[in-house]
Amino acid sequence: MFLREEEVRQGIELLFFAYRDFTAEPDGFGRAHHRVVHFVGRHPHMTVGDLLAILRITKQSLNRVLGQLVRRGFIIQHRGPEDRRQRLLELTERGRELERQLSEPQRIRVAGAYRKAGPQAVEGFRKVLLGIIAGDDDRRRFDRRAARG
Amino acid sequence: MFLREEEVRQGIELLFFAYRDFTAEPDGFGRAHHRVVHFVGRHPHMTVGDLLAILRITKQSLNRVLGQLVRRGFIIQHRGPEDRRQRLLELTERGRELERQLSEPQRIRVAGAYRKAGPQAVEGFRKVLLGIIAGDDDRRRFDRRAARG
DNA sequence: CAGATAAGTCAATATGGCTGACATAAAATC
DNA sequence: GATTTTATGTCAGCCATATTGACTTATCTG
Repeated sequence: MFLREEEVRQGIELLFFAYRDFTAEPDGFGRAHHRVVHFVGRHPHMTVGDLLAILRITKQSLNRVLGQLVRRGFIIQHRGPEDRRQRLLELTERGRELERQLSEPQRIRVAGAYRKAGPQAVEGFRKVLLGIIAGDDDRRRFDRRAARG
Repeated sequence: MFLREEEVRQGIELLFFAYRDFTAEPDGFGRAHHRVVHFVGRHPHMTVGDLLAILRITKQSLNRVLGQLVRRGFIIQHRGPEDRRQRLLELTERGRELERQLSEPQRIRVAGAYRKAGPQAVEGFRKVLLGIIAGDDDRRRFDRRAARG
């Protein structure tokens, strides 16, 4: 049994510490707002349902956060042209600024870690994290795309 | 600039999805209880202060959770032999059972990902996560120890 | 048209954090 | 030995993020 339990437990702790430091928030908005702005930024015109599926929270939880972002002018919603029940989400210019500001510390932190570790380590990091992700659909988001999916 | 922003943003998303799936909780106790039981299990006789430093929460937050675990017989406290102000923490037999039960899904998930990805990928995973962790003291927890530190 | 679906809303509740103020015991220092 | 600092605990109130359940509205689909 090459996979000693200790090694696995260390991996679990690594995830805990890395995520803890990685999500140390700047002021203003919270983590929930950050996540919404992040995913809307990466998938312009996504529906509310798409966002719910990604975040795995209830629409009641999302609505507080999303409502605030819409009312304060960071996100705009427009009706789906195909299906008019849908509300397609998009960042405004202010929203894009907010996204940059919120994600900057994370980008710096991850970029630094990537640089120090080198491309081969990054490849391993990706492989392991992909293995931890549960759903095929979520994993497919990372199918060697160079641009956004 | 070899580190394209897209690559870094993918890394950030990978962390989000992996952590989201990784912390899908079984019933009974919450994440906070799990974390306490995990760290006390790995560092028997640690002080309350040590635990606070690891979790980076306030003692008021910790005390609700820790108090429940102590009252329900999962953790015992005893006075520090050197410094009698300290309360050294230890899992009881029930506590060890609880820890096993709570961590099992995580261990299975991480072990599976490690196995699929292979030892070299695991090495890269460790390197990158260590780079993301902010403090030297926290990183030192992973100094190539085979056993607990 | 009937039923299903996408989204929004109201209300109540749980969890896990926070600040501030204060208490106690023990250690460390002057 | 008196004073100060430290480790821990506790009370009280607050905030953010999530939940379940019930219900509405608009729209799409069979």
